[in-house]
Amino acid sequence: MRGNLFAVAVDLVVLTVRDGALCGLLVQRAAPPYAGYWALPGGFVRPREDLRDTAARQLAELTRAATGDAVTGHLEQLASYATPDRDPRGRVLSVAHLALLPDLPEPVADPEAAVSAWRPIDETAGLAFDHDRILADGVERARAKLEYSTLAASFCPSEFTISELRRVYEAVWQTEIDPRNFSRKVTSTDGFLMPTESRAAGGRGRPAQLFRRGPATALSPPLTRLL
Amino acid sequence: MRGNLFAVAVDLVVLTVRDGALCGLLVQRAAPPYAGYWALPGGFVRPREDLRDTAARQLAELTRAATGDAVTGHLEQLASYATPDRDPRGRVLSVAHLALLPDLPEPVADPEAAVSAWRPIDETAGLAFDHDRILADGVERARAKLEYSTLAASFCPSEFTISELRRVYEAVWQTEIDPRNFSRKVTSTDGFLMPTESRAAGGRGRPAQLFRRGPATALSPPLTRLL
DNA sequence: GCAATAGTGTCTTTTAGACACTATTTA
DNA sequence: TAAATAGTGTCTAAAAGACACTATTGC
Repeated sequence: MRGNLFAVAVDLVVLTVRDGALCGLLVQRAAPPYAGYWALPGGFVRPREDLRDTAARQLAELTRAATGDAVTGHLEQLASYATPDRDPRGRVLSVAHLALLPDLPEPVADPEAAVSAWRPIDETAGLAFDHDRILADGVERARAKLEYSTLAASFCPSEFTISELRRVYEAVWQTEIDPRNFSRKVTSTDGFLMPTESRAAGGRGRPAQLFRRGPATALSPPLTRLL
Repeated sequence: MRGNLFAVAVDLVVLTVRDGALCGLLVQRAAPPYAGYWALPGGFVRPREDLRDTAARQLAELTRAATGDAVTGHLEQLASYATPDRDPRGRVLSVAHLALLPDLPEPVADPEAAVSAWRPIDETAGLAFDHDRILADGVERARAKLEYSTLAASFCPSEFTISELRRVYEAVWQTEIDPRNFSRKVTSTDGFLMPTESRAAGGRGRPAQLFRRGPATALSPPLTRLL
Protein backbone atom coordinates (compact mmCIF):
# COMPACT_ATOMS: atom_id res chain seq x y z
CA MET A 1 0.00 0.00 0.00
CA ARG A 2 1.78 3.14 -1.26
CA GLY A 3 5.03 4.14 0.42
CA ASN A 4 3.56 7.21 2.14
CA LEU A 5 3.65 5.92 5.68
CA PHE A 6 3.24 8.09 8.76
CA ALA A 7 4.15 7.79 12.39
CA VAL A 8 0.98 8.59 14.34
CA ALA A 9 1.09 10.39 17.65
CA VAL A 10 -1.57 11.60 20.05
CA ASP A 11 -1.02 15.00 21.62
CA LEU A 12 -3.10 16.25 24.52
CA VAL A 13 -4.52 19.68 25.20
CA VAL A 14 -5.25 19.31 28.92
CA LEU A 15 -7.10 22.27 30.39
CA THR A 16 -8.13 23.18 33.90
CA VAL A 17 -9.12 26.29 35.83
CA ARG A 18 -6.89 27.32 38.71
CA ASP A 19 -6.92 30.59 40.59
CA GLY A 20 -9.42 32.04 38.17
CA ALA A 21 -7.31 31.39 35.07
CA LEU A 22 -7.63 28.83 32.31
CA CYS A 23 -4.45 26.76 32.36
CA GLY A 24 -2.92 24.19 30.07
CA LEU A 25 -0.67 21.29 31.01
CA LEU A 26 2.77 21.42 29.42
CA VAL A 27 5.84 19.19 29.57
CA GLN A 28 9.43 20.20 29.02
CA ARG A 29 11.16 18.14 26.33
CA ALA A 30 14.30 16.32 27.45
CA ALA A 31 15.47 14.96 24.09
CA PRO A 32 15.75 16.44 20.58
CA PRO A 33 14.04 17.67 18.58
CA TYR A 34 13.15 20.85 20.47
CA ALA A 35 15.06 19.71 23.56
CA GLY A 36 14.39 22.11 26.41
CA TYR A 37 11.27 23.49 24.79
CA TRP A 38 7.86 23.26 26.36
CA ALA A 39 5.35 21.12 24.49
CA LEU A 40 1.98 19.45 24.78
CA PRO A 41 2.14 16.03 26.42
CA GLY A 42 1.77 13.21 23.94
CA GLY A 43 3.20 10.02 22.53
CA PHE A 44 2.95 7.50 19.75
CA VAL A 45 0.00 5.20 19.17
CA ARG A 46 0.83 1.62 20.05
CA PRO A 47 0.49 -1.16 17.46
CA ARG A 48 -3.01 -2.38 18.32
CA GLU A 49 -4.30 0.67 20.16
CA ASP A 50 -7.22 2.87 19.15
CA LEU A 51 -6.73 6.64 19.19
CA ARG A 52 -9.00 7.25 22.15
CA ASP A 53 -7.25 4.54 24.15
CA THR A 54 -3.89 6.15 23.48
CA ALA A 55 -5.23 9.47 24.68
CA ALA A 56 -6.83 7.95 27.79
CA ARG A 57 -3.65 6.04 28.64
CA GLN A 58 -1.50 9.16 28.39
CA LEU A 59 -3.98 11.19 30.40
CA ALA A 60 -3.99 8.54 33.13
CA GLU A 61 -0.19 8.53 33.19
CA LEU A 62 -0.21 12.29 33.57
CA THR A 63 -2.69 12.41 36.38
CA ARG A 64 -1.95 9.03 38.00
CA ALA A 65 -5.66 8.94 38.65
CA ALA A 66 -6.92 5.58 39.80
CA THR A 67 -9.51 4.50 37.25
CA GLY A 68 -11.82 3.61 40.10
CA ASP A 69 -12.35 7.26 40.91
CA ALA A 70 -15.45 9.09 39.79
CA VAL A 71 -14.68 10.34 36.32
CA THR A 72 -15.41 14.03 36.39
CA GLY A 73 -13.20 14.99 33.49
CA HIS A 74 -13.88 15.00 29.78
CA LEU A 75 -11.92 13.67 26.81
CA GLU A 76 -12.67 14.16 23.13
CA GLN A 77 -10.84 14.12 19.84
CA LEU A 78 -9.87 17.61 18.70
CA ALA A 79 -8.29 17.49 15.23
CA SER A 80 -5.39 16.00 13.28
CA TYR A 81 -2.25 17.82 12.16
CA ALA A 82 0.04 16.52 9.44
CA THR A 83 1.80 19.40 7.71
CA PRO A 84 4.77 17.77 5.92
CA ASP A 85 7.58 19.40 7.89
CA ARG A 86 5.97 19.79 11.28
CA ASP A 87 8.39 17.22 12.77
CA PRO A 88 12.05 17.18 11.64
CA ARG A 89 12.28 13.44 12.28
CA GLY A 90 9.96 12.60 9.41
CA ARG A 91 6.31 12.46 8.51
CA VAL A 92 4.35 12.48 11.76
CA LEU A 93 0.60 12.85 12.01
CA SER A 94 -0.69 14.01 15.37
CA VAL A 95 -4.25 13.37 16.44
CA ALA A 96 -4.81 16.02 19.08
CA HIS A 97 -7.26 15.34 21.90
CA LEU A 98 -8.85 17.79 24.30
CA ALA A 99 -9.16 16.97 28.01
CA LEU A 100 -10.95 19.09 30.59
CA LEU A 101 -10.13 18.37 34.22
CA PRO A 102 -10.97 19.79 37.62
CA ASP A 103 -8.09 21.48 39.38
CA LEU A 104 -6.29 18.41 40.70
CA PRO A 105 -5.61 18.31 44.44
CA GLU A 106 -2.59 16.00 43.91
CA PRO A 107 0.08 17.55 41.71
CA VAL A 108 0.24 16.31 38.16
CA ALA A 109 2.84 13.57 37.93
CA ASP A 110 5.61 13.26 35.39
CA PRO A 111 5.43 9.74 33.93
CA GLU A 112 8.97 9.63 32.53
CA ALA A 113 10.61 12.00 34.97
CA ALA A 114 9.78 14.82 32.58
CA VAL A 115 9.10 18.24 34.01
CA SER A 116 5.46 19.18 33.71
CA ALA A 117 3.55 22.27 34.75
CA TRP A 118 0.23 24.05 34.54
CA ARG A 119 0.60 27.31 32.66
CA PRO A 120 -2.01 30.04 32.12
CA ILE A 121 -2.97 29.81 28.46
CA ASP A 122 -1.94 33.37 27.67
CA GLU A 123 1.61 32.59 28.82
CA THR A 124 2.27 29.61 26.62
CA ALA A 125 3.72 31.11 23.43
CA GLY A 126 6.79 29.43 21.94
CA LEU A 127 5.92 25.76 22.24
CA ALA A 128 7.67 23.03 20.27
CA PHE A 129 6.45 21.82 16.87
CA ASP A 130 3.06 23.31 15.88
CA HIS A 131 1.80 23.03 19.44
CA ASP A 132 0.96 26.75 19.78
CA ARG A 133 -1.60 26.26 17.05
CA ILE A 134 -2.94 23.00 18.49
CA LEU A 135 -3.31 24.54 21.94
CA ALA A 136 -5.11 27.56 20.47
CA ASP A 137 -7.49 25.25 18.61
CA GLY A 138 -8.20 23.35 21.82
CA VAL A 139 -8.88 26.50 23.79
CA GLU A 140 -11.20 27.79 21.10
CA ARG A 141 -13.06 24.45 21.08
CA ALA A 142 -13.48 24.61 24.85
CA ARG A 143 -14.70 28.20 24.72
CA ALA A 144 -17.26 27.41 22.07
CA LYS A 145 -18.49 24.25 23.74
CA LEU A 146 -19.24 25.94 27.06
CA GLU A 147 -21.93 27.92 25.27
CA TYR A 148 -24.13 25.06 24.20
CA SER A 149 -23.12 22.15 26.43
CA THR A 150 -22.87 21.31 30.11
CA LEU A 151 -19.14 20.72 29.72
CA ALA A 152 -18.19 23.45 32.17
CA ALA A 153 -18.98 20.96 34.94
CA SER A 154 -16.01 18.87 33.72
CA PHE A 155 -13.76 21.58 35.18
CA CYS A 156 -15.41 21.14 38.61
CA PRO A 157 -14.95 18.44 41.23
CA SER A 158 -17.74 15.92 41.63
CA GLU A 159 -19.59 18.23 44.04
CA PHE A 160 -19.49 21.94 43.37
CA THR A 161 -21.36 25.17 43.98
CA ILE A 162 -23.01 27.42 41.43
CA SER A 163 -20.35 30.03 42.14
CA GLU A 164 -17.60 27.59 41.28
CA LEU A 165 -19.35 26.79 38.02
CA ARG A 166 -19.74 30.46 37.25
CA ARG A 167 -16.07 31.09 37.90
CA VAL A 168 -15.28 28.41 35.32
CA TYR A 169 -17.21 30.34 32.71
CA GLU A 170 -15.61 33.59 33.77
CA ALA A 171 -12.11 32.10 33.56
CA VAL A 172 -12.58 30.38 30.21
CA TRP A 173 -14.37 33.30 28.57
CA GLN A 174 -12.56 36.05 30.50
CA THR A 175 -15.89 37.74 31.16
CA GLU A 176 -17.85 38.78 34.18
CA ILE A 177 -21.22 37.10 34.60
CA ASP A 178 -24.04 38.33 36.83
CA PRO A 179 -24.27 35.72 39.60
CA ARG A 180 -28.04 36.06 39.95
CA ASN A 181 -28.89 35.68 36.28
CA PHE A 182 -26.36 32.86 35.97
CA SER A 183 -27.95 31.02 38.85
CA ARG A 184 -31.40 31.38 37.35
CA LYS A 185 -30.16 30.12 34.00
CA VAL A 186 -28.33 27.00 35.14
CA THR A 187 -30.90 25.93 37.72
CA SER A 188 -33.72 26.24 35.21
CA THR A 189 -31.95 24.01 32.67
CA ASP A 190 -33.38 20.54 33.25
CA GLY A 191 -30.83 17.90 34.17
CA PHE A 192 -27.82 20.20 34.37
CA LEU A 193 -27.45 20.37 38.16
CA MET A 194 -28.61 17.78 40.69
CA PRO A 195 -28.87 19.21 44.20
CA THR A 196 -27.21 17.39 47.09
CA GLU A 197 -27.95 17.59 50.80
CA SER A 198 -24.66 19.18 51.71
CA ARG A 199 -23.36 22.70 51.62
CA ALA A 200 -19.92 24.12 51.01
CA ALA A 201 -17.86 24.96 54.11
CA GLY A 202 -14.90 27.19 54.74
CA GLY A 203 -15.99 30.13 52.60
CA ARG A 204 -16.33 33.65 53.81
CA GLY A 205 -20.06 34.20 53.32
CA ARG A 206 -23.19 32.12 53.55
CA PRO A 207 -22.42 28.47 52.74
CA ALA A 208 -23.60 27.56 49.25
CA GLN A 209 -25.50 24.46 48.29
CA LEU A 210 -23.48 21.71 46.59
CA PHE A 211 -24.58 20.16 43.30
CA ARG A 212 -23.57 17.18 41.21
CA ARG A 213 -23.59 16.99 37.44
CA GLY A 214 -26.90 15.95 35.98
CA PRO A 215 -27.51 13.81 32.91
CA ALA A 216 -28.02 16.74 30.54
CA THR A 217 -25.28 17.35 27.99
CA ALA A 218 -26.79 20.10 25.86
CA LEU A 219 -27.84 23.60 26.86
CA SER A 220 -30.73 24.92 24.82
CA PRO A 221 -31.02 27.75 24.57
CA PRO A 222 -27.27 28.23 25.00
CA LEU A 223 -25.48 30.53 27.37
CA THR A 224 -24.35 33.53 25.42
CA ARG A 225 -20.77 34.64 25.71
CA LEU A 226 -20.58 38.37 25.37
CA LEU A 227 -17.15 39.88 25.63
CA MET B 1 10.92 6.11 15.11
CA ARG B 2 8.95 3.13 16.45
CA GLY B 3 7.70 0.55 13.94
CA ASN B 4 4.03 1.53 14.32
CA LEU B 5 3.56 3.14 10.93
CA PHE B 6 0.20 3.94 9.38
CA ALA B 7 -1.05 4.52 5.89
CA VAL B 8 -3.02 7.77 6.02
CA ALA B 9 -6.10 8.31 3.88
CA VAL B 10 -8.58 11.15 3.57
CA ASP B 11 -12.23 10.18 3.24
CA LEU B 12 -14.88 12.70 2.28
CA VAL B 13 -18.39 13.16 3.58
CA VAL B 14 -19.84 15.24 0.73
CA LEU B 15 -23.34 16.49 1.42
CA THR B 16 -25.85 18.38 -0.66
CA VAL B 17 -29.58 19.01 -0.68
CA ARG B 18 -31.55 17.75 -3.67
CA ASP B 19 -35.29 17.45 -4.03
CA GLY B 20 -35.78 18.36 -0.41
CA ALA B 21 -33.55 15.60 0.94
CA LEU B 22 -30.08 15.69 2.45
CA CYS B 23 -27.89 13.52 0.21
CA GLY B 24 -24.40 12.11 0.47
CA LEU B 25 -21.99 11.36 -2.34
CA LEU B 26 -20.97 7.69 -2.54
CA VAL B 27 -18.70 5.69 -4.84
CA GLN B 28 -18.91 2.02 -5.65
CA ARG B 29 -15.68 0.18 -4.98
CA ALA B 30 -14.19 -1.66 -7.96
CA ALA B 31 -11.34 -3.48 -6.20
CA PRO B 32 -11.05 -5.44 -2.96
CA PRO B 33 -11.41 -5.02 -0.09
CA TYR B 34 -15.18 -4.49 -0.07
CA ALA B 35 -15.35 -4.76 -3.89
CA GLY B 36 -18.84 -3.88 -5.08
CA TYR B 37 -19.69 -2.09 -1.82
CA TRP B 38 -20.61 1.56 -1.68
CA ALA B 39 -18.17 3.74 0.22
CA LEU B 40 -17.23 7.33 0.90
CA PRO B 41 -14.93 8.80 -1.73
CA GLY B 42 -11.34 9.06 -0.55
CA GLY B 43 -7.73 8.28 -1.18
CA PHE B 44 -4.29 8.28 0.32
CA VAL B 45 -2.35 11.37 1.30
CA ARG B 46 0.54 12.04 -1.09
CA PRO B 47 4.13 12.24 0.20
CA ARG B 48 4.38 16.02 0.65
CA GLU B 49 0.70 16.89 0.80
CA ASP B 50 -1.12 18.46 3.74
CA LEU B 51 -4.42 16.91 4.82
CA ARG B 52 -6.55 19.79 3.64
CA ASP B 53 -4.86 19.77 0.26
CA THR B 54 -5.59 16.07 -0.13
CA ALA B 55 -9.22 16.68 0.66
CA ALA B 56 -9.46 19.65 -1.71
CA ARG B 57 -7.79 17.72 -4.52
CA GLN B 58 -10.17 14.79 -4.16
CA LEU B 59 -13.16 17.08 -3.96
CA ALA B 60 -12.05 18.85 -7.14
CA GLU B 61 -11.63 15.51 -8.89
CA LEU B 62 -15.13 14.52 -7.86
CA THR B 63 -16.80 17.69 -9.00
CA ARG B 64 -14.45 18.62 -11.87
CA ALA B 65 -15.11 22.17 -10.77
CA ALA B 66 -12.79 24.69 -12.35
CA THR B 67 -11.00 26.38 -9.49
CA GLY B 68 -11.75 29.74 -11.08
CA ASP B 69 -15.41 29.38 -10.21
CA ALA B 70 -16.93 31.18 -7.28
CA VAL B 71 -16.37 28.92 -4.30
CA THR B 72 -19.76 28.45 -2.76
CA GLY B 73 -19.03 25.18 -0.98
CA HIS B 74 -17.44 24.47 2.37
CA LEU B 75 -14.69 22.07 3.42
CA GLU B 76 -13.55 21.30 6.94
CA GLN B 77 -11.81 18.52 8.81
CA LEU B 78 -14.26 16.21 10.55
CA ALA B 79 -12.39 13.61 12.63
CA SER B 80 -9.85 10.79 12.40
CA TYR B 81 -10.59 7.07 12.55
CA ALA B 82 -7.93 4.48 13.27
CA THR B 83 -9.50 1.43 14.93
CA PRO B 84 -6.88 -1.34 14.46
CA ASP B 85 -8.91 -3.62 12.18
CA ARG B 86 -10.95 -1.10 10.26
CA ASP B 87 -9.07 -1.94 7.04
CA PRO B 88 -8.09 -5.57 6.30
CA ARG B 89 -5.03 -4.41 4.34
CA GLY B 90 -3.28 -3.12 7.43
CA ARG B 91 -3.16 -0.17 9.75
CA VAL B 92 -4.91 2.69 7.99
CA LEU B 93 -5.79 5.99 9.61
CA SER B 94 -8.48 7.98 7.85
CA VAL B 95 -8.83 11.71 8.36
CA ALA B 96 -12.44 12.34 7.39
CA HIS B 97 -13.39 15.71 5.95
CA LEU B 98 -16.82 17.24 5.58
CA ALA B 99 -17.81 19.07 2.40
CA LEU B 100 -21.06 20.94 1.84
CA LEU B 101 -21.98 21.70 -1.75
CA PRO B 102 -24.88 23.23 -3.67
CA ASP B 103 -26.82 20.79 -5.78
CA LEU B 104 -24.50 20.61 -8.78
CA PRO B 105 -25.99 21.40 -12.17
CA GLU B 106 -23.37 19.26 -13.92
CA PRO B 107 -23.42 15.62 -12.82
CA VAL B 108 -20.73 14.58 -10.40
CA ALA B 109 -17.88 13.01 -12.34
CA ASP B 110 -16.12 9.75 -11.62
CA PRO B 111 -12.39 10.46 -11.61
CA GLU B 112 -11.21 6.88 -12.10
CA ALA B 113 -14.21 5.61 -13.99
CA ALA B 114 -15.72 4.61 -10.65
CA VAL B 115 -19.47 4.68 -10.29
CA SER B 116 -20.61 7.51 -8.06
CA ALA B 117 -24.04 8.63 -6.94
CA TRP B 118 -25.92 10.98 -4.64
CA ARG B 119 -27.90 8.97 -2.10
CA PRO B 120 -30.39 10.29 0.50
CA ILE B 121 -28.64 9.92 3.83
CA ASP B 122 -31.31 7.65 5.31
CA GLU B 123 -30.74 5.13 2.48
CA THR B 124 -27.01 4.68 2.92
CA ALA B 125 -26.72 1.80 5.40
CA GLY B 126 -24.21 -0.95 4.64
CA LEU B 127 -21.19 1.04 3.48
CA ALA B 128 -17.68 -0.38 3.31
CA PHE B 129 -15.22 -0.16 6.21
CA ASP B 130 -16.49 2.07 9.07
CA HIS B 131 -18.00 4.53 6.63
CA ASP B 132 -21.52 4.26 8.07
CA ARG B 133 -20.16 5.71 11.28
CA ILE B 134 -18.12 8.40 9.54
CA LEU B 135 -21.07 9.47 7.43
CA ALA B 136 -23.29 9.63 10.52
CA ASP B 137 -20.70 11.78 12.30
CA GLY B 138 -20.54 14.11 9.31
CA VAL B 139 -24.30 14.46 9.12
CA GLU B 140 -24.49 15.19 12.82
CA ARG B 141 -21.77 17.83 12.49
CA ALA B 142 -23.65 19.49 9.65
CA ARG B 143 -26.93 19.44 11.59
CA ALA B 144 -25.33 21.01 14.62
CA LYS B 145 -23.43 23.66 12.68
CA LEU B 146 -26.52 24.98 10.90
CA GLU B 147 -27.77 26.13 14.28
CA TYR B 148 -25.04 28.56 15.12
CA SER B 149 -23.36 29.32 11.79
CA THR B 150 -24.24 30.66 8.36
CA LEU B 151 -23.10 27.39 6.80
CA ALA B 152 -26.50 26.60 5.35
CA ALA B 153 -25.65 29.02 2.54
CA SER B 154 -22.91 26.59 1.45
CA PHE B 155 -25.68 24.29 0.24
CA CYS B 156 -27.04 27.07 -2.00
CA PRO B 157 -25.77 28.40 -5.34
CA SER B 158 -24.04 31.77 -5.32
CA GLU B 159 -27.38 33.56 -5.63
CA PHE B 160 -30.36 32.15 -3.81
CA THR B 161 -33.72 33.06 -2.32
CA ILE B 162 -34.75 32.96 1.31
CA SER B 163 -37.07 30.07 0.47
CA GLU B 164 -34.19 28.04 -0.91
CA LEU B 165 -32.22 28.71 2.25
CA ARG B 166 -35.18 27.69 4.38
CA ARG B 167 -35.60 24.47 2.42
CA VAL B 168 -31.96 23.64 3.23
CA TYR B 169 -32.72 23.88 6.94
CA GLU B 170 -35.90 21.85 6.52
CA ALA B 171 -34.08 19.11 4.60
CA VAL B 172 -31.10 18.86 6.93
CA TRP B 173 -33.17 19.01 10.12
CA GLN B 174 -36.26 17.28 8.74
CA THR B 175 -38.44 19.96 10.29
CA GLU B 176 -40.93 22.47 9.05
CA ILE B 177 -40.05 26.11 9.62
CA ASP B 178 -42.46 29.02 9.47
CA PRO B 179 -41.43 30.99 6.35
CA ARG B 180 -42.32 34.35 7.86
CA ASN B 181 -40.44 33.94 11.12
CA PHE B 182 -37.51 32.39 9.26
CA SER B 183 -37.35 35.35 6.93
CA ARG B 184 -37.40 37.79 9.81
CA LYS B 185 -34.62 35.88 11.57
CA VAL B 186 -32.17 35.59 8.68
CA THR B 187 -32.68 39.09 7.32
CA SER B 188 -32.15 40.63 10.75
CA THR B 189 -28.82 38.82 11.25
CA ASP B 190 -26.19 41.32 10.18
CA GLY B 191 -23.96 40.15 7.33
CA PHE B 192 -25.74 36.86 6.66
CA LEU B 193 -27.55 37.84 3.45
CA MET B 194 -26.54 40.53 0.96
CA PRO B 195 -29.42 41.58 -1.30
CA THR B 196 -28.91 41.65 -5.07
CA GLU B 197 -30.82 43.56 -7.71
CA SER B 198 -32.25 40.48 -9.36
CA ARG B 199 -35.21 38.25 -8.61
CA ALA B 200 -35.78 34.56 -9.14
CA ALA B 201 -37.65 33.59 -12.27
CA GLY B 202 -39.61 30.54 -13.30
CA GLY B 203 -41.36 29.88 -10.02
CA ARG B 204 -45.07 29.54 -9.56
CA GLY B 205 -45.79 32.55 -7.40
CA ARG B 206 -44.38 36.02 -6.93
CA PRO B 207 -40.69 36.14 -7.89
CA ALA B 208 -38.47 36.23 -4.83
CA GLN B 209 -35.48 38.47 -4.28
CA LEU B 210 -32.07 36.89 -4.77
CA PHE B 211 -29.35 37.17 -2.13
CA ARG B 212 -25.65 36.41 -1.90
CA ARG B 213 -23.78 35.17 1.13
CA GLY B 214 -22.61 37.92 3.40
CA PRO B 215 -19.39 37.98 5.43
CA ALA B 216 -20.99 36.74 8.66
CA THR B 217 -20.04 33.23 9.78
CA ALA B 218 -21.71 33.00 13.17
CA LEU B 219 -25.38 33.23 14.07
CA SER B 220 -26.01 34.69 17.48
CA PRO B 221 -28.43 34.03 18.84
CA PRO B 222 -28.58 30.70 17.00
CA LEU B 223 -31.47 29.24 15.07
CA THR B 224 -33.13 26.67 17.25
CA ARG B 225 -33.80 23.26 15.80
CA LEU B 226 -36.96 21.88 17.30
CA LEU B 227 -38.03 18.45 16.12
C1' DG C 1 -60.81 34.88 -11.68
C1' DC C 2 -57.77 31.21 -8.52
C1' DA C 3 -53.66 29.03 -6.70
C1' DA C 4 -49.18 29.67 -5.26
C1' DT C 5 -45.40 31.92 -3.35
C1' DA C 6 -43.22 36.46 -1.50
C1' DG C 7 -43.08 39.79 1.83
C1' DT C 8 -44.72 42.75 5.97
C1' DG C 9 -46.98 43.49 10.32
C1' DT C 10 -48.99 42.35 14.92
C1' DC C 11 -49.79 40.05 19.06
C1' DT C 12 -48.34 36.93 22.92
C1' DT C 13 -45.07 34.31 25.46
C1' DT C 14 -40.53 33.46 26.77
C1' DT C 15 -35.96 34.71 27.90
C1' DA C 16 -32.07 37.79 28.82
C1' DG C 17 -30.16 41.45 31.33
C1' DA C 18 -30.10 44.89 35.02
C1' DC C 19 -30.57 45.35 39.67
C1' DA C 20 -33.13 45.57 44.66
C1' DC C 21 -33.54 42.97 48.52
C1' DT C 22 -33.13 39.26 52.09
C1' DA C 23 -30.34 35.29 54.27
C1' DT C 24 -26.41 33.28 56.50
C1' DT C 25 -21.88 32.87 57.37
C1' DT C 26 -16.75 34.71 59.20
C1' DA C 27 -14.01 38.19 61.30
C1' DT D 1 -21.14 45.08 64.27
C1' DA D 2 -19.27 44.99 59.04
C1' DA D 3 -17.97 42.42 55.05
C1' DA D 4 -18.73 38.77 52.11
C1' DT D 5 -21.19 35.50 49.66
C1' DA D 6 -25.83 32.93 48.77
C1' DG D 7 -30.25 33.05 47.14
C1' DT D 8 -34.89 35.17 45.55
C1' DG D 9 -37.75 38.58 43.29
C1' DT D 10 -38.89 42.30 39.99
C1' DC D 11 -38.76 45.12 36.09
C1' DT D 12 -37.64 45.98 31.14
C1' DA D 13 -36.19 44.94 26.64
C1' DA D 14 -35.44 41.67 23.16
C1' DA D 15 -36.44 37.63 20.79
C1' DA D 16 -39.35 33.54 19.47
C1' DG D 17 -43.52 31.70 17.89
C1' DA D 18 -48.23 32.02 16.04
C1' DC D 19 -50.71 33.90 12.55
C1' DA D 20 -53.40 37.91 9.66
C1' DC D 21 -52.82 40.40 5.76
C1' DT D 22 -51.11 42.38 1.30
C1' DA D 23 -48.26 41.77 -3.15
C1' DT D 24 -47.10 39.67 -7.44
C1' DT D 25 -46.61 36.09 -10.33
C1' DG D 26 -48.62 31.79 -13.62
C1' DC D 27 -52.56 29.46 -15.05
